[in-house]
Amino acid sequence: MSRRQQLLDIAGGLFAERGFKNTTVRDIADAAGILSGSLYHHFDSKESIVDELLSTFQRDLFATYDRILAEQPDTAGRIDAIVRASFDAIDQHHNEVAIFQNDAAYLMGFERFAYLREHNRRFRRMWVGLLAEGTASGALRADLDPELTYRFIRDTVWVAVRWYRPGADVAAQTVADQYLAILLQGIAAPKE
Amino acid sequence: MSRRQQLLDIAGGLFAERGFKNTTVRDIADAAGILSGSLYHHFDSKESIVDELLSTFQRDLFATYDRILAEQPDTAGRIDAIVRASFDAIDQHHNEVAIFQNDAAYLMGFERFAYLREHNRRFRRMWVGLLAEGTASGALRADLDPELTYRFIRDTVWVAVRWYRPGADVAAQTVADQYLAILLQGIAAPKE
DNA sequence: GTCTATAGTTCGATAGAC
DNA sequence: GTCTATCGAACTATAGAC
Repeated sequence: MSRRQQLLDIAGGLFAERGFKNTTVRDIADAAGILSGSLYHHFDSKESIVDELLSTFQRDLFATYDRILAEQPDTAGRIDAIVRASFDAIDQHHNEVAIFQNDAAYLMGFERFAYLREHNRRFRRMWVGLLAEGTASGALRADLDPELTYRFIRDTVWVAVRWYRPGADVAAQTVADQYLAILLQGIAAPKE
Repeated sequence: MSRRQQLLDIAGGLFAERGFKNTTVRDIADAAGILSGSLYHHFDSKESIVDELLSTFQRDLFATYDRILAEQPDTAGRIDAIVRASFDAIDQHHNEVAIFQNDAAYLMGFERFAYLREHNRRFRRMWVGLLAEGTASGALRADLDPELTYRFIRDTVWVAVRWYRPGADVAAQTVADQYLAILLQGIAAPKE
């Protein structure tokens, strides 16, 4: 792993744990065993570090979603796979998900991070589309507001990054199983 | 309203919007139309301000929960009323809920805010108890992990503070209706 | 209750030696 | 690629006048 990548990992861990604003460049340098000035040989600013972490993550995540939607033809399979891929992201890219959840609202205030808004737009469009598909086919109950249901699902999935710890006793896909069990029964059209 | 309470409201609004660490005492003073030094006539530190906001909120919230549990005898009525009271808190005490959601993890690092941990403990004990009641009576499905289900409900309810805006087009109790509709069907024992 | 003025820290970032 | 040394800005908080 390149020195640059090592430093990205170290910074990502600190940003995820304490937040972007609460992590100083001295904290990052200390954790890497160098002095703060040396960091600027690798990155031109603290913002550049978090930018590289978030933009890479956003690109990879939507590539995964696009692949799923291309492979899965039916709505139920799509919802299942998208939720599972999201929990997998919490497991495999924990730092980036945590930073996005905790600091994206703050970072979006800067022109440089305007691209993060595209993340939210795409995610919303995808889910509202999936819910519309399900309602049209009769698989999903029709008495729910699509916008509120989308927010319910979005928040439910991503907020798990607050307590889930990779490599702990509970596996990410076990959490996905349970969440899907509640969610799918909760939004399904009732059997008459 | 006392000057002290006015300043608490102004500070609460800024803390909720930008976060505790991202709000400076100058920001608060500017919003109040005074200079930053003058704030220290009313409070001895920035931490004291957020302390007063959070401790008051925590006390009132659990008084409400205790009243509900004393008045509602059956599990279904309790779950319904607790969720509705939580959405009401998001509506009526939006600043405090947002601060708790965004900054409690950071503030708990200080001895002074150790009492916030009691908030989490009591909330968990209450919900795990409610879920156990429901499972024992057969009203709730038995295949869900109580700990994961508790986290699912906790996160689902409180994270709504991120997008819900008091006084906007959607009323808090309308949101509660929809969330309860998904949640109650999702955790209910299936009709055979 | 607010102002003027400022102390004392900590922060992100830079310049140049090694 | 890291270190030494430091700048200038921003921050919380204080002291004393009005």
